[in-house]
Amino acid sequence: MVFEGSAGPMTGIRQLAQHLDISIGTVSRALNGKADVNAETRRRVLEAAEQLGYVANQSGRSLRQGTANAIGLMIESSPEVVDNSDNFFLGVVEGLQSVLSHHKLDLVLLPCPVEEDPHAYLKRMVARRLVDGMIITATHRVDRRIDLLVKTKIPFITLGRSRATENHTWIDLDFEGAASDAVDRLVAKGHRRIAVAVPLNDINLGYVFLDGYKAALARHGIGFDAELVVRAKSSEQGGYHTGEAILQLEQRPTAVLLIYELMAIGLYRRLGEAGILPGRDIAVVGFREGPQARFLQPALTCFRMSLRDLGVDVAKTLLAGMPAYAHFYPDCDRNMIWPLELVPGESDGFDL
Amino acid sequence: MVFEGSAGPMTGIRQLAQHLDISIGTVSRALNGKADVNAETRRRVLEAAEQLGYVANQSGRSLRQGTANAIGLMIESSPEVVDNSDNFFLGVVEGLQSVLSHHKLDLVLLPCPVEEDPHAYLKRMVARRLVDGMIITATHRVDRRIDLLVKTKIPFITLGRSRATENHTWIDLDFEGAASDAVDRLVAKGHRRIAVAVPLNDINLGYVFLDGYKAALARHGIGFDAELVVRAKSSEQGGYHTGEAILQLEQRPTAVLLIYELMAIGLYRRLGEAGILPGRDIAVVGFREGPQARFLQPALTCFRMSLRDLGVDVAKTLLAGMPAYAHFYPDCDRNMIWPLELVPGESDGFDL
DNA sequence: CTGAAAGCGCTTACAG
DNA sequence: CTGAAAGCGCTTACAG
Repeated sequence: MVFEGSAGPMTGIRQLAQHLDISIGTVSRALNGKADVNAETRRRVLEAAEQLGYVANQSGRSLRQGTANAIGLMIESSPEVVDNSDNFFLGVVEGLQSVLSHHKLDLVLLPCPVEEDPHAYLKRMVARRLVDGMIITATHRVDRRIDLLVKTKIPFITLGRSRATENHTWIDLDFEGAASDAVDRLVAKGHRRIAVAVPLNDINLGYVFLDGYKAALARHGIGFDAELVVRAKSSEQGGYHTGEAILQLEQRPTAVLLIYELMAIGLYRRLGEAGILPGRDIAVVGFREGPQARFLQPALTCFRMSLRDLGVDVAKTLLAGMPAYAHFYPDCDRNMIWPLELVPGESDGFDL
Repeated sequence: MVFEGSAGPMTGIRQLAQHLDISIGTVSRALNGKADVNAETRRRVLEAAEQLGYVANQSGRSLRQGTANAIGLMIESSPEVVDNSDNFFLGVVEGLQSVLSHHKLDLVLLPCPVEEDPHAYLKRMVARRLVDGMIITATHRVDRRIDLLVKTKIPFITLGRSRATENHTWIDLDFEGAASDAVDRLVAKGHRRIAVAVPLNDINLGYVFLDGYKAALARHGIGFDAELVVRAKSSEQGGYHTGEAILQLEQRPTAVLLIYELMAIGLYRRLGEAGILPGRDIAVVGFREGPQARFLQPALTCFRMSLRDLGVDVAKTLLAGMPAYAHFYPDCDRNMIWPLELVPGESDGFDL
């Protein structure tokens, strides 16, 4: 049933046009900032839109334009992530938005349900076409999501590498450099028996970090001892477990490298229970400097980076790969290794 | 230009229908599980869709059906929230999805950029119609977003009350009960000089918590002393500041109540610096039990709740208010005060 | 500078 | 059980 001449709630651009007594085409052009609109007409349209709270229905726009005017950030709300209260991507979000907003692109976070296969979820989200580009995080060594995104031809960027780095756009933290710097620093202080915590799962950064650690040891002529690699959850609990594992080694390491910011809290706790003080009895190098770690005593030696700046570069790099926005970012590299700056604390502040 | 008979990449349902040599109407009906489709036809359609990776374009569906098949959760990525690594809503997300997925509704998180006015952002998001219902959090005492949502008639629920509770659907934690239980417990141990930390901003829960605290004091015949109310950020830093503020009082309180889970970490640190041990020299009651707090020594007395279950009820209550889904949740209350269970630790484990 | 009209991809009465 | 057709709200060539 159609209420053609009715006074009913005819919604959308048609209502606005009728109210102004002009055509919907002109309304649309005025609203979208097209040049060929009379200044006075445009003023009236913008004023009326503001007053009536009109905003174009996105489905209508998307269908016509073939774009959603939105970028998606997939997040996996795995129990582990939830437990960890990892705010990593929240910090990044702000940087992302600061860039996207210049292009009138909205950011939507797409949380993959725990019960759903991430690959199937991503496939569905992409097929629905509610975003023009995707950002995926926590990439695994072999990550089928990347193949999927390549195949569907949707512009995307991964925050994290995978084994196949040549096929797509990515930005990743310099895990290798961090491991290397940490080992260098510890070796300079006389340490040779350095434990390292790596994630339990197949996440790629674990491999990169471990490789950096091994390479640095080799550089210093120190043999690799598999016993010193502790696999643990990336959480406080994982840090606690790491402490536990270290205490049970026959020959205790004199130093520990952590891969995830919150691990330090659990590690400090477990060591404390055994009467072992970081920076006095054992050297600890944490990972990303975070608000939690700032309250650890003694102060944690860790790595500094700006989540916001990372977000900015992720957004720029993604846009540089999208035809409609590429010309704004002509000199943007497709790949980028994000530097981590070592912040000396007191947790590794002693010489052997 | 139209490529009518071309072999080009004609996308969407039309391509699928052509491939199967049936009409798009039948394809649509088969895919959407309509009853009046031949079983064999349906099988062929589903198989082909699976094989070709076809998923309906959401804009097309939305435009035709007038629904987006998605629920939005607005999150404010204020610097404070980011710093705090508050995982509160991440925990809730899982519960939300477990309900929404039954109805083929997707959850999208809508992060309001820091530079944008939350009211304007919400207005824009609602007007774009990319979600059928909204969840907003961190409600303020006077929250214009609620008026906006009421006016636009979009189904919504707030996670948190505001001053006007009668006009809308909400679920909120029992801040009053928590404050009350904590005071009762502390008074039973002999405390009469109990400090309380409340948020700096206009967030509603601060008012409710403080009211509960005052009412409980009154019940025990203890006068309210404004000096004992510490306004602090809801973060580790805020906890540290709270410790600072308490230490500077002429007459030091014998107990402290916190409103936010991470505050305890900073408070412990500041007290520790002054040689004051929670549970021995001062009583501390934290707020929500979280993974961080679990590593505090001595164990923090705090409140337990299931974020997931909260998410489940938020989703159900929202859906109960949506005509299309109301019949699934006939007995759902429009409002709900979510209980918090006190978990005794050692941080308040001493009698005066 | 403006209006009339086509068409984006889909679902759904309607006719058969 | 299936097909042909209308129309959701919008933008954009096209004509004037």
